[in-house]
Amino acid sequence: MGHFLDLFRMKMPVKQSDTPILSAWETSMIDVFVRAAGLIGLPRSIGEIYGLLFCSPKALSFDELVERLQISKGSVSQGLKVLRQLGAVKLHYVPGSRRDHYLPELSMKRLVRGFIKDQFEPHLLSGAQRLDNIDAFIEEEGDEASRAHALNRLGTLRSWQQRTRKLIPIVMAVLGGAKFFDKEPTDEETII
Amino acid sequence: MGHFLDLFRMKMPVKQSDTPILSAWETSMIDVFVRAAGLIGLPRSIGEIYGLLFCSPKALSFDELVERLQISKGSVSQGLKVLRQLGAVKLHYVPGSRRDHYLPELSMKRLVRGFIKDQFEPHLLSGAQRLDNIDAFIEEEGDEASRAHALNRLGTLRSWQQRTRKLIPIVMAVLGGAKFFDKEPTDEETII
DNA sequence: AACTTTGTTCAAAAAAACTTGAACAAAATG
DNA sequence: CATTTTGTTCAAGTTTTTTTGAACAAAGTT
Repeated sequence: MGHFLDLFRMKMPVKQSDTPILSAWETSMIDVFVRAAGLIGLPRSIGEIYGLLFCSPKALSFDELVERLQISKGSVSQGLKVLRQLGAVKLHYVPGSRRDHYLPELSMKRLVRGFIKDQFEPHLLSGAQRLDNIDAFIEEEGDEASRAHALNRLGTLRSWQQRTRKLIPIVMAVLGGAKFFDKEPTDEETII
Repeated sequence: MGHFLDLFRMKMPVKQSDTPILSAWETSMIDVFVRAAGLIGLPRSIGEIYGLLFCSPKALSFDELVERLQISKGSVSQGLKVLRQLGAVKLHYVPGSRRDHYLPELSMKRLVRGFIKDQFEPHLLSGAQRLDNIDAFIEEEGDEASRAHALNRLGTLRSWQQRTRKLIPIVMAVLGGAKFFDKEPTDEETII
């Protein structure tokens, strides 16, 4: 059993600003985002940051994120960088404050689009190039039979790529009713 | 400059069976799969194993995978376990051999279904449970305004979950023309 | 039954990914 | 212009994930 003075040694978030620590519901909602982040290959810290913004009724500053999540400035800085790049958070100007404040993107469609554009499309693009290179290598193959087989498999791969491409606009359409490219964000509604 | 006897120390794949090493096109095609594996959060070795099977004109045995990919038995064993579980490879009986032989699943639709069933659905399921827990926590929230806001966000999250659920059958349909659940694999055609 | 072949398991080693914090840059303030 | 505030960068530390290989189990052979 622990000594009662252990209270003083306990590593426990210390209230420093006017928006301290996390409530139970916030903690578990953030947990949901941490898991979701893991699922799509993003680090925990990014899930935490987006999660806290998602919970918050108002835009949060860099410092508030550091304080309430109890993670380093470095993590927050890098995390926000990625989230900005994904379009998952937006800078929000707060009058009378020099600090950057952030709001979460709440439209699932835009979140998905950001993710696809940033993490998927590049691979699809470079992928197409790679398949062409393979095509060239196959020509160097010795006997006819293996060349034929190799080309066959390459064809399969190309069809997979193509189908993935075609899938994306469909997913976007189901998610929100507009086409994938060249759509400027509709401005503030409670479109989720 | 290296001593010429270094040749004897060089770690270099040694031909031991009748199907040695990898050709140029195989190497780069395997590379494509290694990248794809990374994209969906699977380790390199799994990409390599599936990739080599995908390249091969015939079923390959455990040993052939170890030899040609130059990776450990442990990696191959664990990798095949995961691939089997995903339905990405199938055991293939070869008369006159005691060894297990494997063939790759070549239907994109089945590959995607396996991945979703194994890696996504579980999270969606447990996710629903988690949201209900959050609901309970929110009730403990002090003031009315924050409770309202919290419930609002929870609602958003629920709608995201639901939309994800609805998306899956649509994706499967686009990929192959049949519904997601309760569909027995159509037997051998060259359906890709 | 002893031996061989085939494949799995799991603890330890290696590699990769993530986080931290101190040094730094940029811009606002006095 | 010196100082403070705010945020970024990056090398080093930490944690997590992946790979390895030796020991083991299961099943087939002689």
